[in-house]
Amino acid sequence: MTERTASDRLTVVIAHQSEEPIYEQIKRQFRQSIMTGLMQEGDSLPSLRQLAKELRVSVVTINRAYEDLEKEGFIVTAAGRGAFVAKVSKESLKDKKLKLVEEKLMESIELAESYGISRADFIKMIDLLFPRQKHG
Amino acid sequence: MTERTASDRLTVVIAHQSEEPIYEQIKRQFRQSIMTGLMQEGDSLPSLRQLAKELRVSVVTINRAYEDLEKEGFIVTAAGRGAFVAKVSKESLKDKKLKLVEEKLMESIELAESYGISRADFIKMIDLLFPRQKHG
Amino acid sequence: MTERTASDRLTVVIAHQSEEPIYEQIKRQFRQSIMTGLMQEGDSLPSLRQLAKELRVSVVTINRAYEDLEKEGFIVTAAGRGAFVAKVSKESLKDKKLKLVEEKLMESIELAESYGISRADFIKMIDLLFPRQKHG
Amino acid sequence: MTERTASDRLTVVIAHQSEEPIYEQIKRQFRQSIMTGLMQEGDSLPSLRQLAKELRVSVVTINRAYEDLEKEGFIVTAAGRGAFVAKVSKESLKDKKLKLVEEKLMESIELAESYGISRADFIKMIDLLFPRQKHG
DNA sequence: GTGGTCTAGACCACC
DNA sequence: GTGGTCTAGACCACG
Repeated sequence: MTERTASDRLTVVIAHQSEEPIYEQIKRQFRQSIMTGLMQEGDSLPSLRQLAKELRVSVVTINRAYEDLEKEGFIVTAAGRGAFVAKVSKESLKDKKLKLVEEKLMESIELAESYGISRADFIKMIDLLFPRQKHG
Repeated sequence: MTERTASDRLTVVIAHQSEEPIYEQIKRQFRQSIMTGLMQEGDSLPSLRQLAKELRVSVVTINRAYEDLEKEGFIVTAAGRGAFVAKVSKESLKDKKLKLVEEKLMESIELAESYGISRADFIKMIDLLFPRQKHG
Repeated sequence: MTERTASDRLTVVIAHQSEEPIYEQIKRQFRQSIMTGLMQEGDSLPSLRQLAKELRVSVVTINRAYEDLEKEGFIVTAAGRGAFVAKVSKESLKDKKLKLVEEKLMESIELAESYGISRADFIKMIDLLFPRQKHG
Repeated sequence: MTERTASDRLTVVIAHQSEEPIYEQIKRQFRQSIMTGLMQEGDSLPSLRQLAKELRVSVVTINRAYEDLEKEGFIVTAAGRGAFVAKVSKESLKDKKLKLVEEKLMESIELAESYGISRADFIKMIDLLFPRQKHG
């Protein structure tokens, strides 16, 4: 094999009883793996059938996830060859991360504001909720 | 009229194309109104049929929203008389608010962590995003 | 019925033997109808099952077409209500049209250039191929 | 070597992620080279195995491309000797070029018509898009 | 072997 | 009734 394969490090987990559609769970986990650098440009993704078998879901479900990820620019698929992590510039990657976190954060800020929770109290909440880095 | 009615101030808005179910949109907006004090104990809610007509949705949908709000303790319904904002202690109200904000906030913290965004950078984001109070 | 329905004017045609996937044929024809103004904002599209039955294809195939059209911003779908032509500003509509035609045209220009066909000869071809408007 | 070989000037490029099949990409690029005169009658094409190695694709894929090109009359293959550019009369060559450009052009004309873009506006687009010849 | 497309039939929440 | 999701099994072109 001349290509890195993600199979070893890869652990996709499915919750069948979740509200979140299975294909969304898969998309989210691959996105995460790529954005955290766990999977890198050129790495191969599991084949449709292989992953479908592993996760015990339909091939169509995996296909849908891969298709969406390709449209989002995270992977490229080549018929007859497989699916691979696409090239994403580090710049745009960092932008994507910050944008996603900002969006989520903005939701909670808006909620806090509508409830009349003060800036200071809100920051205090973070102080309690956000874990401090561990020291070596 | 011997009862305060919320109809004047009340503006429920429906987005048919949203993913959020219509009855959830309605519930959320009433909850918000009650928690922010816009609607207060004893205020009457619009009748099922009136609101259904206004929002151009089915009576069944409004009924489902009212039923849920009653189960959550935000309103009480009296057959033949209508629905009214229930008594909610200030204590439990504040608890509910904090809990909701905490939940939302926790989501963004988890996201930030998974992307390796530091505590300091996260707090900086809030500094930028959370508007400062206006001076008198 | 308070909503315009597209059923009367609507004629989607499927070529099963074509190379173009069925869902692409459907997408293309609806896009066309919307961009030419045949279908307008708020008009309802046929229901998944109804159109599937009419065209004798699977519901999934129609669903895929509608999904894609929604992502492209041509229609909005609301679970339990149906699919409707989305609001598209006349400005952006004209931009879309011009952009699409420009893209196609650019392909033929590039081909002509690589074959050493002159500007003048190319324009002559259009003179022959593009039908003149009929006179009243 | 007694025969001109195209290997030096030749640069076939493969896009694995393209929708266009690899063998079609190869065919298209050889056709182009022959029609533009870059490759001429009698020039040798790379051997199956050599090109397959260079492009990192299967020999079967290259073979299919060469077979098709032979059917189209662009090359001749001689078992054990290799593949060579065939004799193509200037007349038939020019015809082929014009036919290909016409086909592409017709597509954009049909698109423009369906969008109600006028003859005049279409010709204006070409005026803008088709680069003028450079002056000596 | 691979991905791309399609089918028929099913279940769900929502209206 | 509606759209949204999922399944199992199939055929195709491509490598």
